[in-house]
Amino acid sequence: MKIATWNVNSLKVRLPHVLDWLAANQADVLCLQETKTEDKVFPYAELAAAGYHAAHNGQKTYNGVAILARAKLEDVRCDIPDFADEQKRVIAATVDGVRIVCAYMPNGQAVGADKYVYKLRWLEALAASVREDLQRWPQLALLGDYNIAPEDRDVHDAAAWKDQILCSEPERAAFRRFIELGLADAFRLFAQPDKLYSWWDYRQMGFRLNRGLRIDHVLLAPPLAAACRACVIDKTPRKLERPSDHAPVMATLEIPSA
DNA sequence: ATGGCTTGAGTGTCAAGA
Repeated sequence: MKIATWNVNSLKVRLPHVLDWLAANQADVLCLQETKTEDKVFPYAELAAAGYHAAHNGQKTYNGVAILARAKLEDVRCDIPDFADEQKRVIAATVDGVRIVCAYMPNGQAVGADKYVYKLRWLEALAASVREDLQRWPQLALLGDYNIAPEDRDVHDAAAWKDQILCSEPERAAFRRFIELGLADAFRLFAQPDKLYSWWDYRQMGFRLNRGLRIDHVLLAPPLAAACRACVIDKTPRKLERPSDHAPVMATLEIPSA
């Protein structure tokens, strides 16, 4: 079973890239962030034609998350339970017995800003809900755009980014809280090349110069971590015309898929 | 230099991203 996450920065613009990527990679599950679209115009038909069921939690202009899957999506749930939030950032579903939680975590704008306070509150609420979910679904995966680079080695220039947004210690502590719940960063289960990132700024030739951050992650509960055989960041779509600024991240699990 | 792209909104030019 192959499960992946990709911040597409507008599904309307990126649908051709998504369809091409699915055809090339045969993912069983793909979590999308920043669809930036409403449910009524979500491309269910195009995805169905490509062999994918879909569940979407969207809104106009900003945010928006979706889960695409070859198998049926069961127990679909939108948002964080008991957490008031206008922003559509979470959708979860069970696929082939695996609980998939797809999250677009807040950016935070700048350390100390109102949006930063919201980010930390939001991360706390998500962690509480994941803690609950793990009781019911031991086979859980939390995938998405975390907007957190967990360690200095996940940052192209750690000195420049020190204590900046996406890299600040409170954000990294929030990331570690998911690890403390028993989840494993699938990427770090394996030897990886240095300087491999999942996001690069559109400006200043960020991608060409590999000025990136690793902020998109696949976290796996123990039974899934034990079954994980690979985790890769695919830079291929970032080289296309009009790319998303993020690359997809995909983990391969040695469990049967439908 | 708080700049530099890209998107969505909407038809000016701004908010937001990371």
